[in-house]
Amino acid sequence: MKPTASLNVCLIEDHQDYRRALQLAIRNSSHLLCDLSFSSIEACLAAASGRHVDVILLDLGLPGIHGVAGIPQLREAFPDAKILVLTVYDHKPVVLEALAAGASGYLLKADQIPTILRGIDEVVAGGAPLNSQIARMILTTFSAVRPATPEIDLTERERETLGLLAKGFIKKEIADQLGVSYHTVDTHVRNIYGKLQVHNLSGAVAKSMQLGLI
Amino acid sequence: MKPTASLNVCLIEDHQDYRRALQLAIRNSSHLLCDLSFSSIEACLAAASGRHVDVILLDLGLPGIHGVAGIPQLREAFPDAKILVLTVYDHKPVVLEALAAGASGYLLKADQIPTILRGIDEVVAGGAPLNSQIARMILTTFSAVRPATPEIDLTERERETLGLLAKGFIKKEIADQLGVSYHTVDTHVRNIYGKLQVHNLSGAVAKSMQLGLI
DNA sequence: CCCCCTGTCCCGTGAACGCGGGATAGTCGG
DNA sequence: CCGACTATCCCGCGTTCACGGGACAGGGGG
Repeated sequence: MKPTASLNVCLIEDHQDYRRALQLAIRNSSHLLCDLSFSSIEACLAAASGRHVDVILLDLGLPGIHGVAGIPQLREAFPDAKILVLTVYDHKPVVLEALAAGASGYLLKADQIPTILRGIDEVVAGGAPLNSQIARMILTTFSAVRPATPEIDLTERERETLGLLAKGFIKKEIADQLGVSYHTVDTHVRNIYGKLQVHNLSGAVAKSMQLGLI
Repeated sequence: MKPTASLNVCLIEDHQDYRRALQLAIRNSSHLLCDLSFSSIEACLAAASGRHVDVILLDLGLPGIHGVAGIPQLREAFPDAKILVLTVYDHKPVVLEALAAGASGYLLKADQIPTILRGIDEVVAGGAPLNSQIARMILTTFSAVRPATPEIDLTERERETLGLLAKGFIKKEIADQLGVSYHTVDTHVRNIYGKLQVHNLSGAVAKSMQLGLI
């Protein structure tokens, strides 16, 4: 699960002691590099634009641009970098705004250093490392919104088919991948239409994604 | 952050080897107890009802009652226990159902033992330990966050077209609604394909929903 | 035991789609 | 003013889709 090449980590954190401790810990990891460390977003943008960065560890309570407002700017300056928030703020609006602005993970300074290092790897691997208190907040926030789905159960084959359709494969390609004939895939799709009460592929894909089926 | 008293952990897992390894690891933690370990939900309900349990580590792929269906029953039998799912299933519907049914956390068997032990403490502390891939799935499902997207801007007409496609209308119907010819709609759609880098309707609808474009 | 239901598989046909090609009008900057 | 660009519009052909129709194996209930 460990990445093969070294990862460039950029630190933005105004508390010197904490920043240095973190930088030291990151440098002690064999696969992590941390040459870039700043005490404000402005300093980071000024000094590091154009540099290749894999992960930005971002504090939110900064002098100058506040972290949440800086996330879009960082994303523009470092389009390939994942932004991992690391802060003391655990208030819901801040968390939701940061994630909506494009943060890929949200850790708290209460988390231990190894957890943070693991978070760096997880975010690179496409995950969204969340402090468990933050995760609970998000779950409760959205559990209120989540509509009780009226139990649509697709068969395994139908789910598989739907997943491949959503990836943009056409029926013939799906038939080859599943090792069945085009007609079989076609029938699966038609059964899906019945269950989702739609009558074409666009509708099926849209509805299944809305319902969280795939 | 460590709990003061010992915590009772109950294991429900049908793979003997994994269950024993986990039980051993839990017992090696100074503050955790694990006297209760079962290979099915039925066995747990039959043998452990009335016992005090703090955390239930629950596998989902079980003989007999499937894990998700068993969550409400476990919650009734152990109203004070937190249920922490630990499974190999990472399919969205299963995850969402489990969490909606009342699981307080969701870990994968790919997670390491220390992560699981930490999850036990976190769930007791009121957190919701989530595997980071699961966390990402949840975030994207509720589209609170957009995955690092290199600025895809569709024209107003293209967005309109896409929205109607997602509702299941065919191109000709869309043409009528927008008051243009079929060919125009078709061209819009093709331009959308270019911008989203897909080559059919299913892919376009899926991608645009993922990106939160509609 | 047999029937029904479900999941899977197959064929053929007419309608819808994907795409190459081309055209017109409005906008913006040099 | 004119070229570059964008949004909109149109045609035709070959491919893919939607759907009516039919078949067969496995499981559950009468």
